[in-house]
Order: sequence, then C-alpha cells, then structure tokens
Amino acid sequence: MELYEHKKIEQKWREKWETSGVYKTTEDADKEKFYILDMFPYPSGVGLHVGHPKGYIATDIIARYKKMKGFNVLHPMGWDAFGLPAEQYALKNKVHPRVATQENIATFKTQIEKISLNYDWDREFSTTDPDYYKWTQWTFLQMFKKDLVYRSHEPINWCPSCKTGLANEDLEDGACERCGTPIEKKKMPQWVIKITDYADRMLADLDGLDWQENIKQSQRNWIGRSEGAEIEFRIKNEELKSTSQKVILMHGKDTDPSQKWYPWLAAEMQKKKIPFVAPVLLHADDPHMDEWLSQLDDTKPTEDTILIGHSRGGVAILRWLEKQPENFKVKKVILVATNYAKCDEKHTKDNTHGFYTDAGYDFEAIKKHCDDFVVLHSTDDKWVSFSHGETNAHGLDANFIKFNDRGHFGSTLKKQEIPALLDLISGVQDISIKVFTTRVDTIFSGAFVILAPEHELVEILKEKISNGTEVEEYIQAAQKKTEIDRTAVDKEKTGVELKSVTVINPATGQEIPVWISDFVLAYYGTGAVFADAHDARDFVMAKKYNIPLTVSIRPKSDAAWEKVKNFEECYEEDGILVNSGDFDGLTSEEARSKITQWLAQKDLAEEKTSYRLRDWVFGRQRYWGEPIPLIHCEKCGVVPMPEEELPLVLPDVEHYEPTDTGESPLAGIDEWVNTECPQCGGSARRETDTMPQWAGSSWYYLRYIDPKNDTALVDPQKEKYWSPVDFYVGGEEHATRHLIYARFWHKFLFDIGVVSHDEPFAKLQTVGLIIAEDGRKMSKRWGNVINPDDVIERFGADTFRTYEMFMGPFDASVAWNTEGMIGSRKFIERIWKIYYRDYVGGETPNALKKTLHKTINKVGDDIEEMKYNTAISAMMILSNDIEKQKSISTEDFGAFLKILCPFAPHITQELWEQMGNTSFLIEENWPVYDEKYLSDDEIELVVQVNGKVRDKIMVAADIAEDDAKEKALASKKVQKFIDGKKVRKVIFVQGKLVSIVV
RNA sequence: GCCGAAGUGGUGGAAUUGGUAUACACGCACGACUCAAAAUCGUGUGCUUCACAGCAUGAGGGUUCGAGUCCCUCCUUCGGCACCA
Repeated sequence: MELYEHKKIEQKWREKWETSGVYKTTEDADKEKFYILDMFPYPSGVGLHVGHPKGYIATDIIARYKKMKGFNVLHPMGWDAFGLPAEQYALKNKVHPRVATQENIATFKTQIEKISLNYDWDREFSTTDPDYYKWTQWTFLQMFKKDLVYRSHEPINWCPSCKTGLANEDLEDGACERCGTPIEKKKMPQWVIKITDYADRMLADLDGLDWQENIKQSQRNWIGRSEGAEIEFRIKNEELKSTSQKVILMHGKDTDPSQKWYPWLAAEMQKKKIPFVAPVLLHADDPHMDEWLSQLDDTKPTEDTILIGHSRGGVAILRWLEKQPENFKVKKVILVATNYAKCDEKHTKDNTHGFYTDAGYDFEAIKKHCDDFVVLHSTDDKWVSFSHGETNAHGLDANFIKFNDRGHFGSTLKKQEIPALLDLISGVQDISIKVFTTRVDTIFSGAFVILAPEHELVEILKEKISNGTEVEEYIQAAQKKTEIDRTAVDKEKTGVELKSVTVINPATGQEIPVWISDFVLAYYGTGAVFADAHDARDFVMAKKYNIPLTVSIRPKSDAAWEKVKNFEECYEEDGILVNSGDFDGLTSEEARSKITQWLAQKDLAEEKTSYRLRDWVFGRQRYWGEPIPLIHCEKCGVVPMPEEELPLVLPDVEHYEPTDTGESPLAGIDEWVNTECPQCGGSARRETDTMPQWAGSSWYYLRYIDPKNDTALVDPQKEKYWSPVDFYVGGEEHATRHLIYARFWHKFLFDIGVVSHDEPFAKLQTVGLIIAEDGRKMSKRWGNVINPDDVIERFGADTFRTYEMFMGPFDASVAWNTEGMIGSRKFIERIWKIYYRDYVGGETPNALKKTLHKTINKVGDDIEEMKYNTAISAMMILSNDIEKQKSISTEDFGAFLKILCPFAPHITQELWEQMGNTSFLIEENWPVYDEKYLSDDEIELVVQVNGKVRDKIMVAADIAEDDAKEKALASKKVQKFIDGKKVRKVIFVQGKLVSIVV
C-alpha cells in the first residue's frame, strides 16, 4: 500500500491548480452568479494564527461547492493596509510603512496559499495602491460636492498617545480603542462626513437583510434612534424681545449677496423668521463709496437693526456710521474680515473711491451710534491683515472673535464654520431653550430645565445671569473632566442654577428655573432637557438641590402611587396622566401624541427623531493614509482637487513621525503642501490630514468586480451582474464600525448612481473565534499562538481544513485542541486506505448505497447552511460504513470524493487521478442523489407508554395506523406496563412512534 | 439599567424544529497484533443499581400522550448600548 504523504500530494496539486488557472473567475452570461467574500485582512507583522483562516476555509468550501453546482463564482482576496497599526509597526521597527506593508502582505499571502484557497489572485489589490485609493479619494470628492463633508469646529476626540483625532467609533469606554489611552477633547477644525444623514435609511434597511440578529442589533444600538419631540421653553425676559428688529447684510468687493456666506445665513434667518435685507451693491467690481452709502440709507436702519458687513461692506458700514446724526443708534454691528485702511500691497493701486483715508476711522464718532460691536477676523486672511481686525476691535471696544483658518471667509464656508455668527444673530430673536424628549407625557410636571455646560445659550445669557462666577467655575470644572468621568453612570449629580434666568413651561405656563449640569450631553438631542419627577436622574438632582417637583404620571398599582405621590419613589414607567389639565386620564402613549399635537399648534413643539450616531470625523493627523484631496486657497477658500488629477499620491518621505501640534506630518513637506489653486491659480496649500483606516475598506468589495478599471470605480454592467455580495463572512468585531461605514458608503454610491443596489451585503455570517488551548485569546503576549504553517507541515492542509470546520458550529468560538486534530487526520487517512485496500471497484451493497445518497443530500444542504461540522460527521459515518462493508463501486467512490473535495481538495484530487481521471474535481458536477435511496423500507417504530420508551419494533415504513397500534399493544414489553390499566388513548405518528396513554 | 445570543457526558459538540437525548470526534478503559512500544484494528464508555428499574439537557414551575426544543420566574456566561433625556 502506498503511503499517504500529504506534503508531496498537496504541493503537487497546488502547483497544478495555479498554473492551470482553474481558480480564475468565469463570467459566462448564461450562468447564475455567486459572489462570496471574506472580510479582507489587515496584514500585520506577526503573520496569521490558526484562527484567521477559519472564515477563509469556509468561504473556500462554499465557493468550490457553488462552482461544482454550475455558478460563476467570484471569490477574491485583497489587503486592507492603510492606517495606524501598520504605521506604528513601521515606527517601532524603523521600516517605512510602505515597505512593512509589502513585507506583511507577502507573509500573509504565503501562509494563505499553503491552505489552497481558491482565490482569483488576478483581482488582488491593496487599499494602499494609488490605482485603488484614487477611487476612495474620488468618492470623497463626490461627497464633498454633495455637501456631505463639512468642517467642524467642535472639540474632537484626541488620543495623546497616537497623536491623532479619532471618530466616535474608534473609542472604547472613553479610551482609544488601539492603545487604551483615555482620550482628550481637543479643539481643532476637522473634516467630518455627515453619516447621520443616512441614519434612518441604515436603520430601516436592516430589516431586509439576511444577517444574524445580533449584528443587526449592534447596528441598531449604534445608530440609536429615539422618537420624541422638540419642545420650546421660552425665556422669561422681556428685554431680549424685539419686534421691529432687522438684519442688513452688506457684501464686499467683487461679489454679491448670493455668494460668500450669505446663502446659508439668509436661509438660517428665514428659518428663524428674522427679517433681513441684503442689497445688491452697485459696481461691485469697482465700488464707489457714495453709491454704497446711499444704498445703505435706502435700507432704513433703525435702533433695532443689526448691521453685518463683509470685507469692504464692513468699511461701508463704518463710513456710514461716521456720518450719522448725533442721537442715532443701531442695535449691533458685526464686521467680518473688515479692513482698517487699505488692503495689502496688491491693492494700493486700487481706486478706493472714498473707502479709505490715511487716518483710518473716526472711532469715537462711530461708537456713539452703537454699543455693541463684534469683529470677526481670521489670522490667515491674506487680504486683510490681522492688525486691521485688531485695530478695528480695539478702536470700537468690540467683542473680538479670532479664527485661525477661515481665510477671507470665502465662498465655500459653511454655516457650521461660523457658529459664532449664528449665536450673535440669534440674540435678536425671542430666546428660547429647545429640549428633546421622548416623554412628552410628563411635560406638565416639567419642573426645571437643564442645559449642558457647553450649551451655546449659556454664553448668550451670560449678562443676564446673576451668579456668573459660580456658573463659570462649574463650566471650567466640567471641561477639565475626562470623557470617562463625564459619562460614568453612577456619578453623583451636580449642577448650578442660572440665577435670574427663568423659562416658561409651555404646557403649564409656569415660570421654572434653569440649571446647568454635566450629565446633560451637549452632543445629544439639543444639549438641553426638561427635568421632572419621572426620571431618576432629575429626581435625584431635584432632591439634592431642593427643587420643587410635581408628579404627572400615575402608576397602575395604588401602593406604588402612594409612594410616587409622596416623592418616596421615582416612577419612570408609562402610566395614567394626572395633574395634566385636559389630558388627565389618558395613558402615557395616548398623551404623547396628543400633547405634542397640542403644543405644535401653538408652535411650541414639533415631532423629532434623535440619533446616537454621530458624524464621522474623517481626518487623521498621521502619515499612513489616503491624502484628502482638498486645497486651501487664500482667496477661494477650500477648493476640491480636479478629479482628472487623481490620485493624489501620498508623498514618499523618510520622516513621517506624528507631531504633537495636532498637525499631520504631511504639513512639514513644503514641496508637497504648496500648490496652486485649481480655481484662481493663486498660491494655495493642500489639506494635510489623511483619511481614517476605515475609508479604504468601505467599498473594496466593489473593486474586485472590476479591479483594473482606470476610468470608473466599477463598470456599471459588471456591477449590475455581480452585485450585491451574496455571502459575506468575517469577524463579529466589525459589527459596528466596518459595517456601518461600508453600508453608508454604499448607499452614497447608490444615490449618485454608481451602484445598482442600496445595500452591499445580502447575507452576512460571522466567524467564531478560535481561542488558544489555555482558554485565552491567541496572542504573542501569552505565548499561546499556533501558526497554521506548523500545523500544515505536520498534518497537511486537508486535515487542517477539515479540523477547523469540524471543531464546532461555524459561528461559535471554540478552543484549539491539537489532540483533537488526530480525529480529522484519521478520517483523511481512512479515505486513502479505502482506496489502497482495494475496497473500490466492486459492487456497492444496498445499505451502503443508502448511506451514500443520504450523505450526498446532507452535505449539500449543510454547506448551504454553513453547518460544516455535521457535514463532516456525515462523511465520517459514510467512510466508517465503507470500511465495514469493504466494497464500493468506482462510480460511488467518485461521488464520495466529489462531496469531500470542497473540504479536502488535495487528497480527493489525488485519488481521483489515481482512479484514472484527468479532470479537476472542482470542475466536475456536484453529484445528484437518488430519492429512492433516501427512504428505508423498514423502520424502527418506537412504542411509548405514558411518554416513556418501552419498546422498539421493526415494521414496514408505510405501515398503516391500525396495524401499528395493534402491533404496539401486542408487544410483550409494553404489555408489562399496561397490564391491569385502562388504555385511554393511542397516538400514532407516521414513521416515528406509537404512544399509549394509560 | 436596556437589547441580543447562549447554557446538553471527562472534552469539542449532535438532535430532521414538539416525537428514541448524548450522532460524529477527542479522551479514557479493556482486548487483538507485537519481544516491547508506537501505529492500526476491535469492544465498551451519562449517572445510580448485581439486576428490575429509576434519574439526567443551568435552577424551579407550567402546557402536552410526549419538552433540550413552547410559555412563566430566576441564575450564570458572552456580545452590543448606556447619565442618550
């Protein structure tokens, strides 16, 4: 008998398969397609451990099975290689990340190849290939153009150890997910993608997906939708009210009111019902002061007017004020990027037509006409130098607001970028506090309002608050706390009342106090809540500070009501309304919609949905990532790079260490950073932040469909054929981040017509972990890592594959057990022995024939359901049976090899060849089972008495009910148990049992 | 706290969805072969009991002729979310 030498056999077939191209994807249009995908790996320096290939083996089995079933199968593999892990590894080992990545990919690939996975390597790519990330950048630009990308000035999560900003998704319990360092809040402008625009669709579309429930649930939790209402609490302060107020917007040179920051500002003011005038100023390209002044006169400013001027429009306002009569006043003047004197050198030649004098402005005269000046200025404004802003502010005693990166407040600025401006004009309106609540039913007991310490109104109300110092101290203290401390659940509630500020409860009309407390989160809802007796946190806080409460929800039980009524207990559940005017007696649920409607009619409430999901902070201040293809122009603001110039290649440099300044290392590479503005041709700087690690992996599955296309992300015809991914297999750890980002990215591509389906992955299956023999996670740290190379060397790839699939249910995590592998090895060897003991070639006994056909049936079904462990056990039973019977026909043994081939491709292929075949098994058809062998003629009929098994009798499979009952009752063993008792009932289940009740 | 998944021999795990609980494999014990060992093959292996039989699927209750499977209460483990209004 020939020895089973796995090394020789496996090597031989690996080479044959590779050179024959049998793994290449076929695309005949008349065949059905099947796209099966693994979550591509992030190649690390450590290499693979035995846990990694588990999922790959499973997809390989399905891919082979589907191919044998006649499908065009797409089964690709590639590499996710940008991001921090590779960069940190590179820094530590002093190799360039590009080199380290190449090396790691090579290691991974060698390891993967030993397992003989049937990937079509022609479609391989890495997210770090410029040909690939060209399209990552392209998609980003499309998002930018669709206004899905904005500049945020909110404080971001900063990891002081990784020296980069992080998205919400990159945190674990308030610490950096990578290094465990508690994150800090850092104020720095950031590119952010409006993923929240897609929250609702991402949530709703989960229902149509064939995904595991736990993954869907994770997604739902992450999105965190809650339905409720936004309710307005008006501030009781007559001074802040004004009915005849008006805003006048004066634009600058070379522009008009529809440009610059006016469109959003106008829209915002319309929304807030603030009347405004924005005249089209005459001869904007060569303005004359007298024309502009008379136009400003025409707008008829009054003492309730707020004047806003941009650039030379601001100059006009100041010149106009200089000339006003003694007792005239306006309410407020806001100067944005406004000159003190002439502009820079370039403009000295301009005919200023009365705009500038060498003496500057007559500040004393101007100040008589307004008590409230605000100057907005950016330090990088190349048209109006910083000294102008400072001089103006100083001369006017203005509130000077300094920015760092707004340039000349150019045309692409978005409203998020000048929140200060909005705050300023919001001061003209009736001030109200908007709160979000899911419990409108408790509004009648709303006893006070709580703001987050960062709430914008705290600043606006500053002057009205009589205990300003105390409030300031509380805010300072809150800001010093880390995110972990801020959000600890069982932390004691603290707060400070904003004295002299009260609001009106819109339901009761009562005046109630306003507090700030750090348990209210600025970033959720509106950053403000109303507090009452029906929320545990509010309840505790009210008790602590003796804030009077009332109750409005009555529990069903009287005993509970007694306690609730006397404030001995906080009742948070739904109940029946009390103390709620006309709504008394309603259930909470009824009351919620009715009260919302009632308040909405009075314009004091509207239905609202809030999400936990936050926008995607998209910039990383690190080297190893896709450069963000945006250009900062001094004159034009932020300008997208022309698409035809993509990819914007990451410069190859020697030094790429992160900086401490919050600036990307790319900022130090002058020859890369300095560029021309694509719009005006002037000097400009590139954006220096790079994209987060998750960008490249958000759409890679589309690129496999058409990996070499350099004119489109993917060819629409090919996309239509192969999309969506039919089966996606990977780790549960990607339940939130990767799958959220990829679904979002895909939906965006769907919206702009690049893809034809609105969801990328039709079916998703997670892989269970393989834990080490000691029960811990496999890790270098514990020294318990098992390398697949060693296992394959000793046992062979066929045994390795079979064992990993036999270990347990595919999605369960199971501990590795090298001893257990012996069973799989024995099974593989048994197949070999069956052939070499000459059992093959004769007749197949009938009983064996039945086992065979049942097994063919079961293995097919089990593969479809990913129940590999039972598929293998069925084949073990079959091989045990063949050994017992010692005879099987050539054809039947061939069928066995075919169904085993997806699991153990080498040995089955070798034996197939030994039997005289020249074809590849993977190109054979999947065997068809014969119905007639699936059923037995005789079956074992179980006889139960009072539910207990008392006898088993052999009967014909199609035995009639009466015959079966008769036989059962006649059984001697059964007689023993029914003797002397009365038979009350006899139940017959076809093919199974007879149950006798006595 | 909310939501989700799961709990079966010494071990990994089966069980056609309400119908013989413990398939298959590991381990262990005994036997065959061998001078011996390994490998291989065979037999046995939930617990109690000489046996008859009884008891066993995290615990307790329920529905049913019959429950690992369905319902209720609770415990434990894992995963997601969490001062989210």
